[in-house]
Amino acid sequence: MAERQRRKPGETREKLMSAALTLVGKGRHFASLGIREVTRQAGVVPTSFYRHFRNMDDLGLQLVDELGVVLRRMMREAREHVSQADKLIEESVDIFISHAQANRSFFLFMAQGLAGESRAVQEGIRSEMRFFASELANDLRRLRLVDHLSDSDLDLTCDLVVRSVAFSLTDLLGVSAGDDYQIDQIRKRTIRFLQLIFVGAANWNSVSR
Amino acid sequence: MAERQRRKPGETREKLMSAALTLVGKGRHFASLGIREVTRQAGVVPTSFYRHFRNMDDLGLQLVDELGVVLRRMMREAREHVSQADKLIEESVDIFISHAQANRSFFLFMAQGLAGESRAVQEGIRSEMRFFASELANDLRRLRLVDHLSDSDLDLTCDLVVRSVAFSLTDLLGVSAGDDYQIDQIRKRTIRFLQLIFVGAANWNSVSR
DNA sequence: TACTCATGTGTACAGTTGTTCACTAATGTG
DNA sequence: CACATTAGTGAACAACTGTACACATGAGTA
Repeated sequence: MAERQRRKPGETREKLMSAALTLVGKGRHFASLGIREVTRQAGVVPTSFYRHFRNMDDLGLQLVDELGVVLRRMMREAREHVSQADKLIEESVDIFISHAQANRSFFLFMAQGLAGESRAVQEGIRSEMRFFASELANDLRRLRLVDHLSDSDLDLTCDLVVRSVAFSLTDLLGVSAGDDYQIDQIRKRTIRFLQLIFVGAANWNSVSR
Repeated sequence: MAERQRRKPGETREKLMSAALTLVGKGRHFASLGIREVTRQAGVVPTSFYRHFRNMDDLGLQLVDELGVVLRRMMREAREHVSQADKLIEESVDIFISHAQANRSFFLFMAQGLAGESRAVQEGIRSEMRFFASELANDLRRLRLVDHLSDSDLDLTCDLVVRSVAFSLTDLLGVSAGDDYQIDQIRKRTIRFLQLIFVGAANWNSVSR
């Protein structure tokens, strides 16, 4: 059969990927991880690594793909939970924060990768963020909350929103997971950032165009 | 004499710091640099490293201090060049872009350090950004452009501005230094981000409070 | 059943790493 | 001048690195 692909899920492959994530979660930077280190953490012999990845950059790229899945799951949940429009920002930020904590290592990897060593990983993460922003734009259009904005101005706004949230992510990952006070501070600040941006968007045409 | 400190500038010390920056400029991630690698690049024997730094984190911390100097220089130039208020954003973004290119390695180091391995370096860079934001707030107050905003709302606005510019920095560092078209795209987008934020700030009280 | 092939193992090797130690050259101080 | 301190050197070491190779295994196919 020409159409063969992996029958068995490839257990080791996922052990290796989550081993890398575990090390990142422990405070290591992805760029400083070595093949032996990752295989050791995975409880696998070093040579096994090459059965699944060419090198660490390759592993990083495949982690980006999984990151995409995590982000999409988050978007879906946010869409389902949107009850009334006036609480949209608060609820979305809450969902974001809870996902960021549930997938701490993943988001750490994402934050590191933005300025990481591998150009390909960098571009991958950037592309996930662009996708996220364009989905956000779609949703806002559908909810008819931004009828006065042109497509390109809506894009601009959503891009800025995503960037701001991504930056808050670095704040969030910097505090320990149990520090509820600090987390709430970040939550409030992020919400105010987004409110500020949307006030700007609401008054965009009347002032600047 | 108790008050002795370094008489000779410590040439090697700066060779080591700029060697690390050079490697970062070549695409390496700071977290993946080793002592031997840096000393090799500096043209110095490995043992010399320990005369000036305890470890790579220590070197990173001292780089953050120098980064502060670079940022302050940039702020000073921005303040001197502010001609008329209506071009304030454009001119500031231009100065930012030219400094980012003149000190490419420094800003790469900054972008990396935000999600870096060393908590201390991370906190150092964050603190530089906070300082930058508070200086910006001072300037805006002095120019009487934001009289309607409370101190804390002005803080919020300036923080968001600095974060947005910092994110644009990662865009900027991602394109090759000679790609004028892409650089201009980033320039325009950054300017529009800031305009959007300031429109938000201008209408902040009337809408939300 | 016999075969193939993806997956995982163990051994091996040359190159690199961080760090130590004892040594030298220069420098400013008493 | 003699002296103490600092900055830089070179050799050495054990630990670790990435990668190559030959081999074992077990499952799917013919």
